[in-house]
Amino acid sequence: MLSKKTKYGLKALTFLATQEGRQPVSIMEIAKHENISQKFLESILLTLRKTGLLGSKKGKGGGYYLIKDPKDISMTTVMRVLEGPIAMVPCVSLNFYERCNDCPDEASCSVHLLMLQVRDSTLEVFKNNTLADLVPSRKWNPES
Amino acid sequence: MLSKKTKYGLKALTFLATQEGRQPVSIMEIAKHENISQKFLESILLTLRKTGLLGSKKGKGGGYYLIKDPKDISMTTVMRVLEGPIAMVPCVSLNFYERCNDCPDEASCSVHLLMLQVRDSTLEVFKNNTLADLVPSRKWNPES
DNA sequence: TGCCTATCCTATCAAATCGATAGGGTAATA
DNA sequence: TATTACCCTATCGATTTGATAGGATAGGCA
Repeated sequence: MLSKKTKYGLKALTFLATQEGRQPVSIMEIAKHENISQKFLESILLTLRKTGLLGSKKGKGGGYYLIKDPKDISMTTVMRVLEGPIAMVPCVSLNFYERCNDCPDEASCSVHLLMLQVRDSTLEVFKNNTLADLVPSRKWNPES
Repeated sequence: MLSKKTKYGLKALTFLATQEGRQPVSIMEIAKHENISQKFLESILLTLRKTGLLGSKKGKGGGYYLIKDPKDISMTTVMRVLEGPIAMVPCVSLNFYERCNDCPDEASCSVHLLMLQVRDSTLEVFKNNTLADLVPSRKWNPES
């Protein structure tokens, strides 16, 4: 199950991607537009900034903004930052590998074999999607 | 993250698939062979039986056994029974669909769009794998 | 300078889930 | 009839999740 953290993070990023220019957007504005708890969103945006996906500006007129072009932001990166490991099992994870203590041999483990395929196919999807691909339509009516 | 329930269930099914004939295998035997908590495994096997994936026999010499041929048991079925929805978000689930209360329009939702692709690719993997495919070293069939 | 604004940061909390365990009931077999 | 092994329910500690509170800090502006 996708966590709300990831869900909200993706929505926030997408919303920022629709903004013309790189004008900072306040937490409150994003939260209202996406129907997200403001305080919860605050912590999410904070981690996105810390991992270099967002920039921020304090004080009046401040907020968050994208640092890079949406088409240069891979879903692989975003998902790893927000959701953590892409693999469903640590023993098939590329970035968060961990051995199973109950499994004597990975090579002959049925779970390992199956989850390896799932990881690869999921990774393929994330590799083929950038933030730009998630933005519905460029000429979007902001008033709807 | 894959639950241990699913992990153990898959291992148990795989183990049963390696058994010649359809002789019942006791919970204890499976638990020992796969390093699984016996009591926890018990509840898992129970749900597998209730959903028609396993048969059981009581009394001395009893245990669990596969009802169908491993190659006729699709991972799609197994995963839905053990893990639940394959989709990461209810709004893209085929069998457990549920609307998002915070999302005004699915068609223009970035999360929806991305998770739809993930669901399809994951489903593709499960469709292409039967229990027979997970059994490690039976005389392997080069095709498929 | 002094005030407003909005990010920054830490702590806390209720609810849900997970993995595991306990303990007895019931049916089948020898 | 005694033993075996599945059947079923209840509970429990630990962890995670989603959300909230409250203040610290720094930038903008008059």
